[in-house]
Amino acid sequence: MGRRTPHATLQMIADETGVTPSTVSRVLNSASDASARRWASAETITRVRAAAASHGYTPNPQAVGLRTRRSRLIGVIVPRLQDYVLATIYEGIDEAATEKGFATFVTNSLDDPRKRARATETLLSRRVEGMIFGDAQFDGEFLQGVAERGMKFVLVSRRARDFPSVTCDDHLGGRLVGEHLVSIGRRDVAILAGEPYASTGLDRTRGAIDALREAGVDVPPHRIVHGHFDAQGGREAAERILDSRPLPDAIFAANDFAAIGVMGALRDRKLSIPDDVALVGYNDTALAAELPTPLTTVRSPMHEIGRLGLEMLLDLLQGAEVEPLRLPPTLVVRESTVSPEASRSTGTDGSGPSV
Amino acid sequence: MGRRTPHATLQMIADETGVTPSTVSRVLNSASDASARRWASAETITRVRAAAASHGYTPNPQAVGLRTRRSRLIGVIVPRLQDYVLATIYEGIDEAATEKGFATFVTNSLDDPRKRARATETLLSRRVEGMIFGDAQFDGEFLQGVAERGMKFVLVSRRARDFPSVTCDDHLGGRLVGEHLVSIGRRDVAILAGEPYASTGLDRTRGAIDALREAGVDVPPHRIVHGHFDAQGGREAAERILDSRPLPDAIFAANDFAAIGVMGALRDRKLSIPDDVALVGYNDTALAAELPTPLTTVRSPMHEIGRLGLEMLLDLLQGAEVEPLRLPPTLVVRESTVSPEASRSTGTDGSGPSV
DNA sequence: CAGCGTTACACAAACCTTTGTGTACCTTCT
DNA sequence: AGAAGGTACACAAAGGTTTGTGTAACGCTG
Repeated sequence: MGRRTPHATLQMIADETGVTPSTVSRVLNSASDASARRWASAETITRVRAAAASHGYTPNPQAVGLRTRRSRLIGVIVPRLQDYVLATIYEGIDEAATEKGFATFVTNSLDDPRKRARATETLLSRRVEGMIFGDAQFDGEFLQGVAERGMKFVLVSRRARDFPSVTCDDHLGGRLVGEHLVSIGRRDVAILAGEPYASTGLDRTRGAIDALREAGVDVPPHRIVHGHFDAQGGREAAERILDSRPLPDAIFAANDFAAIGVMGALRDRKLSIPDDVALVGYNDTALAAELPTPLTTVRSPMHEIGRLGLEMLLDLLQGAEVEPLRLPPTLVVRESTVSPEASRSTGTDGSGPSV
Repeated sequence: MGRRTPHATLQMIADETGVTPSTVSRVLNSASDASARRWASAETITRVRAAAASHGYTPNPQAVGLRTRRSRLIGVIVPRLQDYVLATIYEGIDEAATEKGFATFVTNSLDDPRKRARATETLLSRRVEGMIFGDAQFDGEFLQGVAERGMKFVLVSRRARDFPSVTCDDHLGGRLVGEHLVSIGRRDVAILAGEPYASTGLDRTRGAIDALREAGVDVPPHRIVHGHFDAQGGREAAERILDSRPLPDAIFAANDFAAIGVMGALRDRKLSIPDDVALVGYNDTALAAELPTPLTTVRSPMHEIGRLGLEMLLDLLQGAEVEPLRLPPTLVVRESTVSPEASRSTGTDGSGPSV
């Protein structure tokens, strides 16, 4: 283990064991003892392995990349890593990448087209083998350009056109919320739909509207408001809704952080949750269960989306055909829609998933 | 711009312009026209530049790295990217790195020594030029080993021993909280100190205790409880505090998310904020101002910590001597310690920084 | 016109791997 | 004994870049 900063090379090990670098390479790259025997005697194998281990040899990735023309590097672009949801998805990506022997570069685009383009160029210049976008715009125009340049990629979190993607089934998630709100007797639902260019908010909104319509509840356009998926965005959007009469009896914020902002706006107006207004979020963030008023929300498999996104990309790189993947969400009912007493009578404990 | 997947090489440009790759390299690597003239005629320079641009040439980083023995790669290890604070710091790191032409790898250690060690090995095998640790344990044992292997690094967020670090002046931050609590008449303060191995919580706690002691307020050991810096950890710690009598009249959660958990625990017990218990967080997370009860907290320059951390590392790589850096925090007073009426009478608006 | 200094390049080596091909030696068989 | 085949290697090239050194051609000076 006596390694110093200058890394060991095949040449050093070769000199030490009295063979050539090529033999060392073949021995070290053989998966099993048996396959190594194709290239060297049992005794040589042992000596080479020992020398490599004693130097803590690891192949120089730049030399390997140069020779094999493969970098084992993946580029990831997200709107913002500060966002819990994207951070969690990225954790899944990185975890899977590490397992598969890949490394990832991740950067924010802040949903700014110019930053996104610049970041993409930087990643291409770093010779990534594939990319994962968490910041897809629904129109998919930019992505079309990337595809035409022959770069393989998959989308996570948000989908666009028919590009390979791994997302939560947001339409279904929206439906679960709509059905739940109907089941607790709410008939006037306002929806915080998020950014108008993100499939997440659009699909969740559409799903809720569909479920409500089927139950005979109409959601007029003025009940749908767009804004950022964060606490401040949620507060602002909620204020716009609460400034007009009549007040809705439920608000579906298609994101937990936006829902927290809504909570603030409701408190400012002395409106109680859930008695005056029922509140539902989305994603089942770590915070949701611990808020002063625990938040009813939709659990989405964020970590899994990241993992599967990376695996899909690897399949793609192997030349496989892939289909967009939509993972099923679960509704988690808590006190922001069902008060503790009611919850007790229906047997929901307010912390675990249900339905 | 007619680029296809196979990237252009110096050789291609050389063939096209009728010179050798070495000339192309020197021309393209010259910062100015003037310095390029050292190597080629004005006309050649123009032709080479044009050819390079038309192919969208970018040097192959693996080949450059192999030749120059520099990777322009930095490794970053954080406890968890899901954590807003660390994600923000990492954003600062990445932003500065990109500006300086470096790229970063980032991974979670989850504060698990084995994961940390594995992640470090992986980064070393990727030939990073330096590392940034956001997950330093206060004892600094592991870091000592890294230093002995000759790898340069800087710490961010948490400090340890005398290793180069960029942190918030957490002791001062704690003092600000202690002084504030005294100024609003609180005399029995409980502190959520976070992990016992993280300098952040330790310093913040110590700072608060020092300020309180100077004002004649003693904080007995049973008022200090450790736990995770997240909502669930905060709730659990708060419950331990609130289960014993007498109740404290203030809680300082050395982290905003822990403070949110405390809010939940307080509500469960029908205790009001700030009348029964004043609550203070730390970091001035985006959420703090938007919570149902806006949270008094300490603003720490997280993004800046990341930026300066990277710059310090670059200095270190240049062979400079560096001193640990502690950036000053600011107290932000909101309704969780001062009710709106009181706040109005003292002229604090509850959103901006003060003191 | 010999000699010298510039200019504008070319040449070649090195960085570390991987991998196709060549080969000396040994064993075994006929 | 000679051929055939296997074993255990060595040799060399290539991948794209950077950089030290070599050099032909030219202009100028004395």
